[in-house]
Amino acid sequence: MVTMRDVAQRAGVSIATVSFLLNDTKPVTAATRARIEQAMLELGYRRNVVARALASKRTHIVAMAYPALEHRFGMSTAEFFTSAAEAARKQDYHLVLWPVGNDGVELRELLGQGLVDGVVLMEVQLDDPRIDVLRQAGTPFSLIGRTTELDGLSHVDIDFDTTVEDAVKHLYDLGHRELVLISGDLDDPRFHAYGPWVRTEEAYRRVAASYGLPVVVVPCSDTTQAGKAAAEHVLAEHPGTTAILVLNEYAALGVVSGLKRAGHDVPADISVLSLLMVPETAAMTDPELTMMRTPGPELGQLGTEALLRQLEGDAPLPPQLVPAKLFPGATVAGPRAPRPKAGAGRRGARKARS
Amino acid sequence: MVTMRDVAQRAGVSIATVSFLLNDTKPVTAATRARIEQAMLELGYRRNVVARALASKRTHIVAMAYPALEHRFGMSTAEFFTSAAEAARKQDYHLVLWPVGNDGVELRELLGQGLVDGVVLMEVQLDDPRIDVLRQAGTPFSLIGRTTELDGLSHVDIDFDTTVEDAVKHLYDLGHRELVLISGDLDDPRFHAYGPWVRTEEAYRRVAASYGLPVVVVPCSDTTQAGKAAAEHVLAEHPGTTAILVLNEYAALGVVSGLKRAGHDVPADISVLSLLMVPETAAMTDPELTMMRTPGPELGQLGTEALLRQLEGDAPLPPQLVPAKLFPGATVAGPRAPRPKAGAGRRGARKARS
DNA sequence: ATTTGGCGGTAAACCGCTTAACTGAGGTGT
DNA sequence: ACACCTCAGTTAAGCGGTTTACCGCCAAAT
Repeated sequence: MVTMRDVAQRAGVSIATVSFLLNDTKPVTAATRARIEQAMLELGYRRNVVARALASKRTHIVAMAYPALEHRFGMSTAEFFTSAAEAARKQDYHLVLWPVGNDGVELRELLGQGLVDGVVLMEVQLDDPRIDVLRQAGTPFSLIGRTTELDGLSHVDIDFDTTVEDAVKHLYDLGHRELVLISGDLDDPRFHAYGPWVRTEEAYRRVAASYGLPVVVVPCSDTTQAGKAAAEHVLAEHPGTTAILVLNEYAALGVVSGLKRAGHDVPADISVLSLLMVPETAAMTDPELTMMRTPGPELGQLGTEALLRQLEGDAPLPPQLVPAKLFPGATVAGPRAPRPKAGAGRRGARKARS
Repeated sequence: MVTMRDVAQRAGVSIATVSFLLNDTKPVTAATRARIEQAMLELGYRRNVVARALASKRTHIVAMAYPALEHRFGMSTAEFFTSAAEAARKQDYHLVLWPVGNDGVELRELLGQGLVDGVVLMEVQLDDPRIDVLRQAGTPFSLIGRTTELDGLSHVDIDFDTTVEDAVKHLYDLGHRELVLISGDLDDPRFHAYGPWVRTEEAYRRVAASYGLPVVVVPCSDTTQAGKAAAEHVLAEHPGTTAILVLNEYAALGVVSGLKRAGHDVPADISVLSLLMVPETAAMTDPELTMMRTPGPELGQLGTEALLRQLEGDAPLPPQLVPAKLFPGATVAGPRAPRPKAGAGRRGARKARS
């Protein structure tokens, strides 16, 4: 292994000078710079990150902590990850994906080792124990997602309010008046405090009410199967429905096939709009899904950015909320029939949560 | 930060002794062991991996190198990753996902830094430049997948021969005689040397021939859209087809919806069997897909195992090929009509590649 | 009783790099 | 002409571990 010492020797300077040049931490004359660079080139020198890390207490590695067990690592997540990794690389950092549990023990493990400079936390819960772990450890971190109380936490998240607002408006403008939201299953212990589900549902209740629409929310877990079942439930319990909004992307696939199987044409009989989805998934249904596209690339990039700013001591990035934007598809159209009496679909609506 | 020195002091021993105890590299009497452990507990000591890495030249971190740009990080991949991570953790190693390019430059970057002890290489190409990089760097590695010539390379892979054999046999036994394989698009430069596609297609040609079946192979890229198109192509060009095997999981979704859209019932009119897929994806189509389940968990575990054996100097794990196993679904049934004259479907079959 | 050797433990030299403190050769201001 | 800066470079002390000698002690062997 060729070390800094070798380079220094060959260039006829001290090893410190090489270090200064490499880190740009002290000026070096053009002449010596040239000699050193020449030497590095000839020797094929690569700085040893481990040694650097030990000496400087900075590894230049940041981890994206992902609760692999609780949440499936789907398309959307992959998007977050790759865009975050790219953003990191641009600033001379490495971003690795680190599978951790939601309780924070593995995270504590990871931090104690002094291996990463900071953490980007994914799938944040409304009250996330991992945050205390990070705080205690004094590790800089940023959140993709957010907790309920975010006193100065550096975070980025989806703007659920705007997303839902835009989605509902789109359907409303087309003439839909009998909407159903197929939301997350908040009774599932893994998800009862899952921000996106809670916030989307809250936003929907608010927005639908503001449009004077009946509020119908059907819980549904995050699988295609569950989506089919939910679709059947909607058809049975809320027959007047003309459009369905679906929160989970996998459920959305099930909703479409559930409707079709029951003999309903999408979108002629009933429209389906998927909130939070990536194009790859949208293409999986037969009439390609109309969706609100998850701003994964933006958020991954911003989340990393927020973290790196802290690490570099730059001015902190203000919290940002990015809405999902409407993305064309073929599962949304105007309602077929003139709207039936409002409120008819109210039967069986889930009681609002506090 | 509490260091080994602190622990040693508190336990009244030398720092070396602590190290010996921690690494189990020299015997320590029960008495001192107890004292040290006590001290570690009280101080909440965590060994610093960076320092350890520098001194021992072993980081206890292994990377799963994934070509994030060339290959989408789908369900199947996620499975490989999580099972590999788990296997690593069991042996006191950390497994991180490292996004790299297929050409090997980023990989070289990663290795030069002495940060990882070894690499698990994913999505191996038949002639993969990354392997040379790893060899040159002298970094231990294992492959999930394999190259054409694997002189002593430690690898695990899917047993494509058995998988295809089993799949074809299943259909044959049900009475199908007019099969089509919707394979990968080997003309796509990203995939022309992609092992799974090449090997599956080869296996299929061999197996189909051995069953005396006409060999029809339709190329198709890895998207749902392409799957739909391929299904239409099959219907148009090979009308006698009674069963379709699909290689790519996303394409498989498209095949089913393509058939249905064209008014064909699955599986009554035509059966669909997906080679290489995970249950989550299979559940996404309406009649749930019958599939050969990708042995992701096994391979992830074995791939890591193979690498760790090298690192620990244990006897190497012999190369292993694991077949995908038939997984129940609802897209395969017996053919509706008695089989028409064999060979009728031969029109338009792709020329065999060398 | 003396030698031998095994064994628990210690001292100290690294591992490759960062960084504070220091040096010494110019250029400046007065 | 002298003290005073500036500025490119150097020296050396760590960073927190691992690991190789080496040491002293006690039991068994001679």
